[in-house]
Amino acid sequence: MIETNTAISVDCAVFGFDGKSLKVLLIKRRYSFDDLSSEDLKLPGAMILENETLPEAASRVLEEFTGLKDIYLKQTSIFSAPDRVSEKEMEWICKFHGINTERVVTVGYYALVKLNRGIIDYTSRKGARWVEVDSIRSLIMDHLEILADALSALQKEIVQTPVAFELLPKKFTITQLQSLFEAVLGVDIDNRNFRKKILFSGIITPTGEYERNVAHKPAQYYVFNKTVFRKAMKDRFRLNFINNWTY
Amino acid sequence: MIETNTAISVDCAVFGFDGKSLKVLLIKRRYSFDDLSSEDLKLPGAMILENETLPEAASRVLEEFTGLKDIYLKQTSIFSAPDRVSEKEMEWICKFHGINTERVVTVGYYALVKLNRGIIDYTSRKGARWVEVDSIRSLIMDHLEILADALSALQKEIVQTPVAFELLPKKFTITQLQSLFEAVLGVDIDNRNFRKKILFSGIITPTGEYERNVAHKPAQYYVFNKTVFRKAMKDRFRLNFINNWTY
DNA sequence: ACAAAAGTGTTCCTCTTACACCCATGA
DNA sequence: TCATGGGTGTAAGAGGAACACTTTTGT
Repeated sequence: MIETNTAISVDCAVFGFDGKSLKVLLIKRRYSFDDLSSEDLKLPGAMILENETLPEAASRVLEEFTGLKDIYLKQTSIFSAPDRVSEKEMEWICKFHGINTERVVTVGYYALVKLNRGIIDYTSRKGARWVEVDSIRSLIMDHLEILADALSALQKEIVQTPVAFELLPKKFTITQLQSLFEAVLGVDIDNRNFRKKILFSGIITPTGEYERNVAHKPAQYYVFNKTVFRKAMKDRFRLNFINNWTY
Repeated sequence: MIETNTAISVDCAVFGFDGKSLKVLLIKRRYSFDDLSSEDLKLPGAMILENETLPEAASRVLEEFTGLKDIYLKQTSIFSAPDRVSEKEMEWICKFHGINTERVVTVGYYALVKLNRGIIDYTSRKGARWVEVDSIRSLIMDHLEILADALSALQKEIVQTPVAFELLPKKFTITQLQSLFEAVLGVDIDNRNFRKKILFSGIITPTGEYERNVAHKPAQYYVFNKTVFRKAMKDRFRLNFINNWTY
């Protein structure tokens, strides 16, 4: 009765930030059922190959859909309910992948990318779409659950580690950084307190460059300072600039 | 080249607290090699069975070794390096489990139990030992890494959720609670500040019962108050009573 | 001139930290 | 009576929270 015929897959919630809201990369399932045609979106994923670790498999998926290597990647949970894939879907998966298995266990990952023209072009050529996370109501199988789990992990991580900077361009304004926190955490942050804390911490450095062609006072661009961040972590730095905390 | 022949196992770091230090449950590997005999300790684990989720498999392992159901259980990371199990060990595993596979991916869990006479008797009848975590220098395969990962997850969790109470008897003294935090986090905590904070929070309730037959002023027993804890979480309660924080 | 976002200080108050002595009990 | 751990208060400082107006630019 030992289970030896389990396939392992990875599914990635790839997050991006467009300056306003948090987006996630979704693709259409590549096989389709008789009647399902409208809402068959899913997270990008793949079966793991021989001699490949799970993070390697996740990286492979990410490179396939974004063209990028060295994306920030973090494992979340494992989804192992025996009935997470219906029999019908199982048939299709086996046919599609040319395998024979009774069960697929999947490992969730989240990835963070800097959204820009190049990436968006690349992903749309691949048939993938960046969808506002808040607007997603359903995905195939348990992908909505995997996404929720990934978002929850990101929320925990963003207030304790410098992952925010993985979602921003190299040069960014303080307002962009603040909007990112607000979008990810779903909270309002006081702008004066935010600037005070983030600037005093020294983890971002002003570049002297400013926005151009904006119909308001141009904002200065900053860069992330890894060295100071690591030092700040040692000195018990925390990003507690949240106004309203909800569990 | 699709990997279909991967076995999945779970390995559990079962933590217990004896009032002084943090212990973990270790067993001797049940198959042995020619020359390895001294240091062949491992975490309890098992292959997952058909129609069983990973947490179910972990619970099964825990019940086998402790006799307990409803143990606090939390998934940590997945260990998927293709070479994490040497060829030699692989042969043994296949023979031992009566399976045929080229690869074993394992999912780490940590579990928290209330150490008492009954449990200790049960586990020693099962040939398992409670070993001080700080004293462990080596385990078979990558089990030391799995243990380190579990401990790190516990350290994060204990300052943000009520898991501490899973490691203490129903009735406990404030000193026991403080020692637990000190043991898990490896820090010193100021006793007056600790009492102030923990009592003011209301998450523990005095029972009016006191220690007996101790050669000093008897300490009062307290119980954990789940209701207040949940309320406190909403009110943005944090357990920040650490003197020295190290990353 | 006006719309739109950038940028800037102060006060209040809560929470953290550091610190030392008396108490109750069993041996 | 002594050894052992239980139990208590205060003051100083740091950090968090609340809050409104001026500046710069493009249209």
